[in-house]
Formats: sequence, C-alpha cells, structure tokens
Amino acid sequence: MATTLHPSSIVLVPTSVKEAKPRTTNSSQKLLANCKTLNELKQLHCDMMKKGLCHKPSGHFNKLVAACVQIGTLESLDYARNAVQDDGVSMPSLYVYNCLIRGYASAGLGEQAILLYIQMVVMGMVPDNYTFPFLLSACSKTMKLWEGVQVHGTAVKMGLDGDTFVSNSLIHFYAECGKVELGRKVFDKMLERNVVSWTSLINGYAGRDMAKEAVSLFFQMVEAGVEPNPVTMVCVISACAKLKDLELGKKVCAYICESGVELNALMVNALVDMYMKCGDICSARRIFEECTDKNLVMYNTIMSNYVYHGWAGDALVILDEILRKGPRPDKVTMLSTIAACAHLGDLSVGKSSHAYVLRNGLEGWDNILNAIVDMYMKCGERGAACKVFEHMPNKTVVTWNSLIAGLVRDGDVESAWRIFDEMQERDLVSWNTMINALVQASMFEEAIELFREMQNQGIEGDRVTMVGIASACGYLGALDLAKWVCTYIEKNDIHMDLQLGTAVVDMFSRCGDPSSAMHVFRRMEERDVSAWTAAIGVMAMEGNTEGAIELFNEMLKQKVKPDDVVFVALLSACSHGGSVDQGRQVFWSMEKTHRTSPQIVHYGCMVDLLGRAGLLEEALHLIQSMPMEPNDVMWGSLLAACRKQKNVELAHYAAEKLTQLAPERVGVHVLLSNIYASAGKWTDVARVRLQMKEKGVQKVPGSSSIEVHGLIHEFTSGDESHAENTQIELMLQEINCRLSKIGYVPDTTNVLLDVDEQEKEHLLSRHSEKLAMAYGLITTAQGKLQLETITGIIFSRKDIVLVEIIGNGFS
DNA sequence: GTAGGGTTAG
Repeated sequence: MATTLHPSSIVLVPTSVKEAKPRTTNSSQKLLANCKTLNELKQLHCDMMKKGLCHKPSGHFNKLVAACVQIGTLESLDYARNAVQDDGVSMPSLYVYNCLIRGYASAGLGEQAILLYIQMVVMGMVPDNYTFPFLLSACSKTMKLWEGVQVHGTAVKMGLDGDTFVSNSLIHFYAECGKVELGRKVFDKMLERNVVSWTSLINGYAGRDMAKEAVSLFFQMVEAGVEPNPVTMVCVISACAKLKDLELGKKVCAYICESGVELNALMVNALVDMYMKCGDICSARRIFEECTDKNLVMYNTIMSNYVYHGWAGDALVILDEILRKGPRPDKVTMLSTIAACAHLGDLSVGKSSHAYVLRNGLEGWDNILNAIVDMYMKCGERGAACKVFEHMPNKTVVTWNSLIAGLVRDGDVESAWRIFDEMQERDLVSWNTMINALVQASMFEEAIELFREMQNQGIEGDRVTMVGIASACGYLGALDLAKWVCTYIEKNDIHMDLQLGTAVVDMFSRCGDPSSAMHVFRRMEERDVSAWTAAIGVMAMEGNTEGAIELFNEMLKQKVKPDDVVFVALLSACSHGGSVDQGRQVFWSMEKTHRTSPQIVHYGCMVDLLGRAGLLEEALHLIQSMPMEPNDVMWGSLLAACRKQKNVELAHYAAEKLTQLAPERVGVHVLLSNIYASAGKWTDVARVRLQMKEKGVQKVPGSSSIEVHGLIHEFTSGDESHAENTQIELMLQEINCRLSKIGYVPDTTNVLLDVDEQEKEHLLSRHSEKLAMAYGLITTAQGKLQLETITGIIFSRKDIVLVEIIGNGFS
C-alpha cells in the first residue's frame, strides 16, 4: 500500500504510535483535507483504519467525510455514505450528516440528501441550524415545494426559524419553487437581515419575471444601509438585463463605480450580458475587451446575445475568436453555434458542429440535440433532422416543437398538425407554433378554433399567441372577435409590444374599425416603421390620402427611417383615395428626398394608382419606361384597370404579356373573360373559358363571410348549403321587395355571364355578399333594427351590396 | 454554512 501512497504522506507515517500520536492526529486530518482524488483518500483511509484511527464519531472520521464531500463526485459521496452506514451500530455525528446532506445537495442529488435527512431523524438525531440550509438547498434543486414546506414547519417547531441562515435559505427555496411571495413573507418576518437575505430576495424577484421589484428592492437595501456585495451586484445587473432597461442598468453601474466594489469575472459577465440585452453592443464590447481574464462564459454570453438579436454571423465571428485564442468551446458555446447555423442556414458549420458535439461527448445534453434537430430542419435537411430525432433517448416537448416548426416552415402544415395531435405533452410554444402555422397557411378559422381548444384545456395565450390570433381575426374581418381579442389582451395583462401592437392595429384596420386601430396605435409605447406602416394602412383602407401623408410626416419628424414597405402603404393610400397627384409626388420623393430607388412593387403601386384613375396610357408608359423588367403583377394590375375602363384593346395586350410571364395564373383568364364579357364579346368569352377548361384552370369561387355571435359563416354565390337557408331565402325576398319599392334597379353590367337580364338579376340578388348580409339581418338584433331604419353599415366587412343599396337611396 | 454569470423550440 505504502508504495502507491502520495510521496508526502510517506514522510509523515509515524515510526512509533505512542510517540507520534498527537502529531499523527493533526497530520492525518490535514492529509485528508488535502486529498484531491478519491483513490488518494481511499488509501489514506485504509492506512488510518489499520492504525485504528478512523472510528465513528472521531474527528478523523468527520474529516474523512468532509474530504469526500470536498471532492464532490458521485463516487466519493457514496464512499462517504457507505463509511457512515457500514457497521450500523456506532452513531455518526450530526456534523457528518450535515456534511453529507450538503454534498448531495450541491451535487444536485436532492433526493439522496432528503433520504439522508429522513434517516438521520429516524435515528433520533436532532437537526440543527446547519442542517436546514443544506436541506433546503437540496429541496430547491429538486423543486418539491411540499418537502420544503415540511422542513420549514420543523424549523418553526424547533424555534430555528429566527436563524438568519435558515431564513435566508427559506427565501431562496420559495423563490426557486416559484413562490417568491412566500419568500417575501419570511423576509418580512426576519428580525436580523444580512446582505444574503436581501440578495436572495432580489434574486428571487429577478428570476420570476419581477425584475422591477428586484431593482427597487436593491435601492431599498442601499437606503437601509446594507452594503451590497458582488453577489448582490450580479443579481441586480441581471435584473436590469431582464428589463432591457439601459438607463436603469447605467444607474446601477454608476452605483458600482461609486461604491468601489471590485469587479470580478461574474460581475463583468453580468454587465456584458446586460449591455447586450439592452442593445448597447459598444459598451458590452468595451467592458469585454478591457477585461484581462476573459473566460469562456463571457465569450458564450456575447455569442448567445448575438444569436438572440439575430446577428448569427457575428456569433460565428466570436466562435472563430474562441477557436483562435480562447478556451475550448463547451456545450453552451456549441448550443449558440448550432443556433447561429440554424439562423443562417449554414449547413457546413452546422454539420461540423454536430461532429464536434459527438467527438467531445456533449450529446448527452438534451438541449444540444434539440438544437441540432432544429438546425437540420432550418437548413432544409429533413432527413438528417429525423435521423437525429429518432435516435434521441429523451425527446422533450422542445424536440417535438422544433420538429413541428420545421415541418411548418417546409410548408407541410398537414404533417405538423398530425404530429401536434399525437403529442403527449404540449406547452404554450407547441400551441403557438401550430396556431401561427395555420395563420400562415391562411387557415384562419382553424387557427381560432385551435385557440379556443387551447383555452378549453386551461392554457392561456401569451403575446405570441395573440399576434397570430389578431392576424387571423384581421383576415377574417371579424370585428366582434377583434374586440374580444383586444379585451383578452387587456384582461390577461399581455404586454402590447411592437409586434403585438402592430398586429392589433392591422387587425382593426382590416375589420373596418379605423378608430379602434388608431386608438391602439396612439397608445403604443414604441413605434417602429412597421407600426407606422400599419397605421398608414388604416388610412389607405379608408382611402384617406391626407391622413396617410400626415402620419408619414409625423413618422419622419420622430426620426423613424422609412423603408420600402411604408412607401407601398402610402402609395396604396393615394391609390384608394384616387389622389393621383399626391401619389406621383410620393413616388418621385422616394428618390429625391429619401434617397431610395423605387422597387418593382412601387412601380406596381403606381400602375395601380394610374389605372384606377383611368390614366391607362400613362400607366402603360410607366411600365415601358421603368428600369426593370415588368412582372406579372404589373400587367395584371393594368389588365384589371382595362376591365374597369372597358379598354378591350389594351386589355388584350396586357393579357398577352401576362400569359407569357405567368401562364399558370388563373386570374388572367378570368379577368380576360370578364373583359370580353363586359364588352359583350361572348365568342371570345367562350374561347377563353374553353382554354381555361383545357388547361384545367378553375376559378376559385369568391366568398363572403359574416361574423354572428362570434362564429364565422361563409357563403359562396348562390349558396344554398346553409342550415338556415329557408329563412335566408325569405329575407332575400324581403330585401328585394323593399329595394324595388324605393325604385332600386339592379346594375347588371358586372354580371359577366351570357345569360338574359332576368337571370342576371337573379344571380345578382343571390351573390355571396348579399347572402351573408341577409343572414346577418335575420340573426342579429342589430340587423333586425337595421332593416327597419337602414342608417349605416352593420357589417365588419366593407360590403359591395351595402354600397349598392346605400347608393340607391337607402341611407 | 445561506445568495451569483452564458442554454434549444413559437
């Protein structure tokens, strides 16, 4: 044995036990404490046993257990526990139990720690004020609230709840279990609070989405005269990072500078993270560069923040730096790297990262495999993703979510929905992924139905859910639902951030409620160019050119830089408002004032604007003179204008161009046939329709929907499928009767079918919008009233029929 | 002895 012993211990082995006993005791204990590995320790233990030195509950034995805990591996902890339990006769000391409980707790093996506690109590030992903090830390890691509460109860019974250490641990424990308010109660009852008490509660708030409370508690602490230490600083800085509040972060930084607390690596890292989360990259980089002992965590912080902000390329630049001069990348580095690859669609780096993960045995960590599945899906490598997925031993909800999101991106909503249905466990992200997938696939009613199902299962929507639902609602034009969405957001205290605010503005705009849209817009805390575009879109929807231009000028005043899209909204406002001059002005100002060249889409807007105004020649000239090749949209737009102006010759030319560019476009045939029809050229109509039939092109029938009591009812022209068709039929007769009484004569020029006048009138009386309106009139109280008074618009959709009626003297 | 940094999916 002695030959393999650590050299220094050989020197200290006594020659005579009697002579050296006092010295040996101290030296052996010192040796135990210095052991770096379990093997070293085992040998020493064996040696001491031979000399009869290591009996329970001697000081030697205590030190042995402490040394095992110090080493901290699972093996060393089990070795100590076996030593404690070996004879089952002699009683180990309380110190030994405390030590072991602490060891298991800090190794993350809370269950074992709790078992030891139970064993100790069963043996009749009385826990002390050291036992509880260790045990509570074990409980918080395994997140069992009821176990912690029992410990709390015992501590109270034993009169130890007044102990500062015990109370501090209780605060931490409750916060970890998500019950920070219980931690607050403990804090409030404390007679003596130290810096750890404050820090524990600050950290509890910061970690539970109550970062505001955390920062305010920090300033209360300073006011109370308690000096914060580096740990407190780290907690409060990370609270500022969570709030993304740069001003507050700077205030805390200023305090740190004043107080003279020395920066340690953790604080530097927290500061770098805070500055990056607040968007102040320069300050973050400066602090990082100035730090003389950069560690991997700091690199990881910068990388993950770059990925978070969507600057995946910059993240990979940092990776290069790590590989050149930094420490070896670890699993967190690789997680950010893989996420960056997913973002960039960089399959090559993605694949080598996957290989690195496998080579370095990092694949045991579920998160990294999830990220790999996600990366392959985002790089379009469905096969590779599925292969990793199939071999994953622990598929979590995140894994499934990545998969369904990937399928959705692939456009395979059907598969995504099937997997979603089969999922054993769904979280909010699963629901949001699926709801937004349906919205993207224009399956708006299904999206709303799924949202209802989600609520039925007791899950409430968040910001992301509501962005999807607001968008679905807008496309459906369901105003009642839109109002409900707005109330839901308020009631559930969902933060109206830029994205949600913009979605809600757009929703009201599409539902034909401009005043609600503008009300929401005016209340938005922050407005970017997309938000302004949505508001300008409200004006466009109303054909309010002046309003749109005013908003645009206001936007410029607030130093928001216009982008391509806002000009589209602006031009469309001019177009809908029939404001040709303003439209031209906006168009030319793009280059002159805003130094941006009009894109093809802007030329398209101009063609639309000129076409609607009947300036077909000017529109054609613009198409012919623009610096890029005209696309099918422009010709389509011109064609539509020709139809309105009944210019068959130009229509023919535009249609030809259009067919060359997009032979598959259904609209061309339909429009062309309609143009021929309106000019009475029925032989040409027949020819086009025959062509359509030959090519297998079918017009998707137009439909109108109406929302009644929160349900959407959809009608197509001549639709008789509705359950209440008989009543609808009666109402149509009633409407027609009333209309003719006041002298209404249907305008049949838009019925582009080769049928006689009577048939045209019949078709017109049953087109989809009229059916939807008739249904609205019989099903809503407001509708019934409307029939009697007919004073305004009862529909959420702008309704041609209604315009027709009002235009004929109904209002 | 109690409190502290970077972590995937929508």
